[in-house]
Parts: sequence; C-alpha cells; structure tokens
Amino acid sequence: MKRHEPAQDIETIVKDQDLIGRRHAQICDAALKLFSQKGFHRTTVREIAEASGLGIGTLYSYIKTKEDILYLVYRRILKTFEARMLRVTSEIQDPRLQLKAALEETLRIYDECQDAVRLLYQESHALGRRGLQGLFEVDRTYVGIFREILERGNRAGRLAVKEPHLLAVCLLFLCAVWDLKRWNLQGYTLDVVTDSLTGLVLDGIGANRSVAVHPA
Amino acid sequence: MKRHEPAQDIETIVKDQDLIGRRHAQICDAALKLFSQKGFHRTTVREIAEASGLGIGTLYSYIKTKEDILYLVYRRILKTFEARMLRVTSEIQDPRLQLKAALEETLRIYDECQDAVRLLYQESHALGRRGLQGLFEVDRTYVGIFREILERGNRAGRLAVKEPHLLAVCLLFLCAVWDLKRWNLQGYTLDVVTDSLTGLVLDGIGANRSVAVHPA
DNA sequence: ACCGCCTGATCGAGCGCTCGTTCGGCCCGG
DNA sequence: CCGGGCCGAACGAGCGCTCGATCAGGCGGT
Repeated sequence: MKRHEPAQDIETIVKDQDLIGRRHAQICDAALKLFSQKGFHRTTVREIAEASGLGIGTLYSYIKTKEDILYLVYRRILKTFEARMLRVTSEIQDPRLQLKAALEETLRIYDECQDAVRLLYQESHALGRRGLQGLFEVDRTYVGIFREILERGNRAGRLAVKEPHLLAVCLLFLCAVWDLKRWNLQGYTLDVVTDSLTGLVLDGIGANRSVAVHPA
Repeated sequence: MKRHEPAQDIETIVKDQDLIGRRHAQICDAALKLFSQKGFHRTTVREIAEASGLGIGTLYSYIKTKEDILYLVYRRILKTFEARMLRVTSEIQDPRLQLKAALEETLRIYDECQDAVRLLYQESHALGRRGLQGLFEVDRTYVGIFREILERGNRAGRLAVKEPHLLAVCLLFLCAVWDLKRWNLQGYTLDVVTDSLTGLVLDGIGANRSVAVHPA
C-alpha cells in the first residue's frame, strides 16, 4: 500500500525500495540491449539475468513474470523521452517555432534510440491488458506535451488546429517513420527527413501559392 | 527453376502447382485470422493446421517452417492492398484530388483491415533476412503508387514536392496511425481522422493565411 | 567481545510443459 | 499395386519459473 508511484508497480519479493530501484535499473539496461538485438521473444530470461549480473532466482525476486521486464523497459523509455521533450520545448515562446523544435527534437531522439522505438511498436502486444493500460497512461502525458503546444498556438491565433489531440498523436506517430520504415529510407539523412517533415506539417504539400507563409 | 513469380517462392513437398496455390490460400486465410487474434508467436502450427482443415503433416507439405506461413500472409495482404489502390486512383486526373482519393482509400483499407496492418508492423521482425527482402520488394511497388502520384503532380505544376519517394513513404505510414494508435484515438471516427489527415497533408497546419487554398 | 539466531537477499539445478518439426504408415485414383 | 497426397503420434530442444540451499550481516543476551 505504498503510494510513491502513480502507475501500478510490480510485485516483488525483495522489500528494500531503494534496492528495488537500483536492480530494476540494472535489469532495464540489460534487457533493453538484448530486446533491441533479438526481440522480446527470442531473448531468454537466463540471458537477461546473466547480462544484468544477477542469478535467475534473484532476477525473479524483482519481477513476477518475463512480461514485467518488458513493462519496466517501456516505462523507462517513455519517461526518458518525455523528460527530453520538456527540456527542449520549455525554452521557446512562438508556437510555430515551438512546434518545429518539438518535431526536430522528437526526430533526434528517435534517431538516437531507434532500437527502443522499434521495440515500443513491435512488441507492445506482448503486454497483457494491465501492462498496456499502464503504458497508455504514460503515453497520454507524452502526447499531452504536443497537444498543449497546438492548443496554445490556437489560443494565440498562430495555429488553426481543429482536433489538437488527434493531430498530436499523428505528429508523434509520423516521426516514427524514420525508425519503422528505415529499410525504405536508405540514402536519406536525418536532416533531409527532418526538413521534409517539418515542411509538410507546417505548410502541407505546397503549390498554387504565391506568397511565402512562414514567418521566419 | 520455375519463373511464374518474380519473388522467391517457398519450397514445398507437394508438386502440383495448382494445388499448392489453393492450399496456400487456405493456409493464409486461417493464419491471418489466428495471427490477428493472438499474434504470430502465440499461435501454434497445430491451430493453423486445424483452422485451415489440414493435418499437421499435410500443412508441412506446403511449407518448410512456421515463418513461411507469415511470409505467405504478408504477401497476400500487400497484394490485396496494392490492387485496391490501383483500382481507385486510376480513375482520377487532377493530382491533388488523386492524392486525396489515395489517402482516403488507404485509410478506408486500413480501417477494414486493422488486424492485418497491425500484424504487418508488429510481427515483421519475426521474418528472417530472406523473408524481409521479399516483403521489401512488394512494398516498393506499393509505395511506388503514391510516389507516382506526387511526381505527376510535380510535372503538372500542381504540387511542389522535393522528395517524392520520402514523402510517399511518410504518407503511407501516416495512415497507419489509425490502426497502430487506436487506443489513443478512441472517440474519433474514421471520417474525422480522414478529414484531419487530408487537411494536414494538403495544407499543413493552417493559419496566418487569408484565402482558402483548395480548388474543390 | 563472543556467540547463536534470525531475517532477507542470492543462487542455479531442475521441473513441467509447450511447440515446431519429423517420420512411417494410410488411403485412393490410375 | 504404385505413387502422390494425407495424417497425427512421437520426438526432443528449449523455455519460463520454482524452490530449497546458501550466505551476509544485524541484533540481543550473556
């Protein structure tokens, strides 16, 4: 009945909360590496235990099932992403520029953490209902960052977005193209993709337009 | 050394080509249903055999490994999608409208075949290198449909797309948001999403613009 | 200071089972 | 009776997870 974390936590045998935190971090680091390389199903619990420097039994003192490990990894990834986004967007005022910066940072994150993003999309169905709901909560606050940018832009009259939440989801998703369709994008650099996407989002597929629209 | 199919085919024990075709169709239908419900890993070969009305041994006369089944399913899905896209876009002239129609039809397909699309994105890593390359080929021609629309629009001066291939990949990918982020889009209807996406693509996040841009 | 005790973290051999794949026999048309 | 298609019992590798043994250190009584 402890209430440090809002999200539902994982049942453990070990009781020392601080120790749990450190061990979970160990496990996450090892598991992320392995999952990225071989996927969730092909990675055995034995391998995770070995890679994180724990015995199998010990590992199972900090989780209940293999699925728990995936959940831990996911939560860690999303928290990290969220933190980076907040850091970047908080320094900008102009909504259009803020949106641009958010897109650029998201793409930069997704470029650095391709494996994590691919994992997020490919293995999420391995989570049970409980795990998915936990993820959903974290994802909502993440999407919220984008939605707020759009809404602020609306209020300031600098944007005209009818469905801010829907569009926030779409934009965030669109950035993942760089990770999930990489095989189809060989030859393109991150810069080119970033330019194309921000251009698309801000101005659409431009043509039949005599005057430039962007303020910068 | 048969040459009916450009893509690499699957080794079989049975020799009658016509029979192989029919059985493969049976297997695909059954497997797609099961994979959609439970995912690739949780579906057993036994279940597929039963659902397709074949014995296990018989099933293995038409494939070499379980992975082959996934490959068969994927090829079937993509071929179907491709056919529907060609049928719709071939009747329209104006590039902007053609692009709009292509987006709408893609979203409609993705709405009807959510399970298939999710499968396509979530389980593709279960394929080996060989299978992925086969898929890649099919996907290229699929993306090609979109790219050609964009390129034709460029030539006609109705669009100004710097990177047609890149953008084609992005647009196609964007449509998948409706399937892959459904949990985040509860409450939205297909129509609303379609409007928002076509709006985004054609005009960007509109604001600071006095006149309407669309011709229709 | 020493000892005995107890709690709680650690460990990995092994259990029980699932699942992909094989193989030897069966059926039936020609 | 021969061969091509069909069948499913049997195999065995590999997996997640358990559980009894082990160890380290804190604590209290003498």
